Amino acid sequence: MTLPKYRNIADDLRTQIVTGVLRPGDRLPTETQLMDTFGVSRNTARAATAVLVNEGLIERVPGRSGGMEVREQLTLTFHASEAEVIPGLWPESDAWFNEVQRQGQQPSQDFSVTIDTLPAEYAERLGVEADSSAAVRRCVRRVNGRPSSLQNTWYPMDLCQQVPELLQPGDIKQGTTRLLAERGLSQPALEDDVSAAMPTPEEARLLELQPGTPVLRMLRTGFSRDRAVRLSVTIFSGPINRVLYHLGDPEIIRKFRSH
Amino acid sequence: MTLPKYRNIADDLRTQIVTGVLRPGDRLPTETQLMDTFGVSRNTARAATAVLVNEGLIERVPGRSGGMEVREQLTLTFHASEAEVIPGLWPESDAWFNEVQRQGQQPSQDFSVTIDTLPAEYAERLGVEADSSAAVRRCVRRVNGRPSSLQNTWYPMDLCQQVPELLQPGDIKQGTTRLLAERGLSQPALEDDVSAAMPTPEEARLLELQPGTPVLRMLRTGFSRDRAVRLSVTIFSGPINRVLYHLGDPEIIRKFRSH
DNA sequence: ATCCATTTGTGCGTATGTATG
DNA sequence: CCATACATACGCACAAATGGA
Repeated sequence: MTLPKYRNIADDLRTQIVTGVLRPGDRLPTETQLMDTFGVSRNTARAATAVLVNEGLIERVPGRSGGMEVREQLTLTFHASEAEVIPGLWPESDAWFNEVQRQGQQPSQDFSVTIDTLPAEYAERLGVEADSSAAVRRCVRRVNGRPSSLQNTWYPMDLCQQVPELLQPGDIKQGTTRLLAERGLSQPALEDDVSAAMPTPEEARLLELQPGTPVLRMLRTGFSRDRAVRLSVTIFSGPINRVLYHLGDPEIIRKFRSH
Repeated sequence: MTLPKYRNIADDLRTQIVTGVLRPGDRLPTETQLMDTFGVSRNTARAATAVLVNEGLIERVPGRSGGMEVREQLTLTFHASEAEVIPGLWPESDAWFNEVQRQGQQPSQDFSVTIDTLPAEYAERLGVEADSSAAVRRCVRRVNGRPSSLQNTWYPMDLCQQVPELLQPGDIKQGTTRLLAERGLSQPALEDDVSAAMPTPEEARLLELQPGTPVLRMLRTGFSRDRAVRLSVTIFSGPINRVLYHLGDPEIIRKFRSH
């Protein structure tokens, strides 16, 4: 009894979820039912379920036939060491788009382009002066209509004069990586910086995240032989995305993993 | 205006933190001060600060001279595509230990070994039968005395007969990767599976995480030429760790990045 | 379209416990 | 022992969302 009540209730409910007594899509008892069965006030019942919301295990739905629902945990895989790396692996369109289709889901994305001042951290990664400007291609990526990830790609301004298509707001059919390669700016080396974080309010809004849902933040710097070409900042909705890397001899992996 | 009070207060405080008005180590106003300055009840003040705790921005400290403190955001980098991959890169000891020392911090780790039944998901990754058993080397990794990450590495049982040292509970000086290589089980290929998640209660306890702090979960499968040799499950305390991958031509990266 | 019932969302006041200096 | 600050818990009220009668 050293643990507070709300933690005990949270533990109880969590056990039911991870052992499969409650399955994705199932409803938890309503707050009033929890009050009765555990003999606590509504605030305490809410504190308990708030823990599970923060862990991404349940989702709250207001309204008459609402309630608290065990969340779906479907995952989408991003093959980080194949996409954009192996030239000619896919015939056209950009890497992410292909990935999603290959996994049998419906991708869609909205683009917009702005010209912004590079934050110091980003400028350093691109090897340009801080406060210099860059074109930013922003997109919200959806899978089956639901937001799945955000990507903002920063291109140094001088590069945009070389490749003015980067400034056009719409989609670029062959994908920007391929477009740049056609202009002599292929990217034979990439650096990925991956970390977990809580979303900013803006990110949470765009990704339609429940409070307490973490995100995976990936900063990918693309290098041509002579310079850093672009910096892509991708925010993956945490629990439903994973990033896969294959290192070393690709033949060996192919032997044991079928994609 | 349409936003609830506690969100407005949270936004206000968050702005002060991200703009640097409040710097890491600084104290927020106490709950009673927040009640006064924003004219709300204590519950509302707590709801507001709870948002920031969930975002990993602040830490609550009880006691006389406690309060709510803006968290340090120092990050530790794990070079995923160098550690354990480039043979002979470091003279001895295991990959993580070297990484931390190279970044000027004090690493330490506690080991324990158990024999457990492989969960279905892990068994599949190792290409062995579900419910077969495996040796698990568990460790808590600390940086300057504070827990930084957890790592559980699973070795199929038949492998342990080949390399019985794996079952010894203490540290293995040259590192397990090197030990296995000495027995003809080098790992020329690795697969990493990276995602963001909220910690289980056990993980939160071991890593001494504040409620609401996300983690980075990395599953690394190591392959010899003939089989999957091991599965390492690493839980990085989210906000203070990042994982770095270098893909493609390493010469190019070296030109632009100094480590 | 209206009203009602149910369920979660926000907010207040209060009381008591626990940790720390 | 006390003062301060956060931690837990109760009870209450009203708002907002949703679906059915």
